[in-house]
Amino acid sequence: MPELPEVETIKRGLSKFIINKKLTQTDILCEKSFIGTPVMGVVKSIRRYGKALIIDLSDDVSLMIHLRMTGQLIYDGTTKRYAAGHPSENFVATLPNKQTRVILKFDDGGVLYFNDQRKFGFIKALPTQEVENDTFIKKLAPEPWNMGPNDFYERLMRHKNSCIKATILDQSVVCGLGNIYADEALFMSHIHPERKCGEITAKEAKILLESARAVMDRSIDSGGSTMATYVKADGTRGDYLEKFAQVFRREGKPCPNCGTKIIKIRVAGRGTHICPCCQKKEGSK
DNA sequence: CTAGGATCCTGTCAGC
DNA sequence: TGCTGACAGGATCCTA
Repeated sequence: MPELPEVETIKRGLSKFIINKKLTQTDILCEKSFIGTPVMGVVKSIRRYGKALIIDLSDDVSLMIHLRMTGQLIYDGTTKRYAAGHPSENFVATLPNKQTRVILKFDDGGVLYFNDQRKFGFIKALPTQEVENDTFIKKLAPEPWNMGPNDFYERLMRHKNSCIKATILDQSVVCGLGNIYADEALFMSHIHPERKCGEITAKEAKILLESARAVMDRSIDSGGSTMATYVKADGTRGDYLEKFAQVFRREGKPCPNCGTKIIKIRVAGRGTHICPCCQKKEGSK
């Protein structure tokens, strides 16, 4: 669920609160959600690899966090709360709650809650030097900003028979896109999600790459699609879906380009939103 | 090697 | 009201 912009938002927010704070206690409420042995130490840095967040502690240990579909990180300080991840009422709910899986406690009284309804996400403790050798991290392709259009096009051509949407969701092809930004980037590029990669032209690939950067840039600028704010009773959602999403979850509503009703289809096993007029299977010009 | 589908898990919502 | 199946902002594993 949380895609690259959301994780980047979490990274920026958390950095303000827990750098130089000491992690002193870990409460594991769900065994499946924590891999390895709990660790303690002072937070030295926070990094992000695609959708994975890394918290580096003193003594060369790190925590790797992946939110997968429904993970949330909610930091509760003594005076403020900062939350990002899967959008839900949990952002403002009493904590811990039914979906809280792991609780990290810091020496200044701050508490970081890891909530995850579906238990697909996890926190993993590992030596810092092993982070880059982690099988998930190792497989990640560069992010759209760090990849040239030719490189992107060549990567797509390695999957000629796969549909374009499935391919750009593959983190080993390009890293960071998830279901929302894949739909948005394809819409912005006027590319139908079911087209085979083999039919995509180099020019279209370049436009798609630029679109992916643009939709995620805009989301990061607005604090992620979910939410990143100091808690107020109302702000349970971020701005992106409401302000910027052109097609995602807008089925039945008019396309901002042409007014045609947006439809929802199924591609690569995922709900997919398109404008049937702007995104033709036959490609165009 | 690629491609497609099932699977992990809990909760919600539409349709009987 | 109560049940049932579909589906969900992700990634892996299994099969062909």
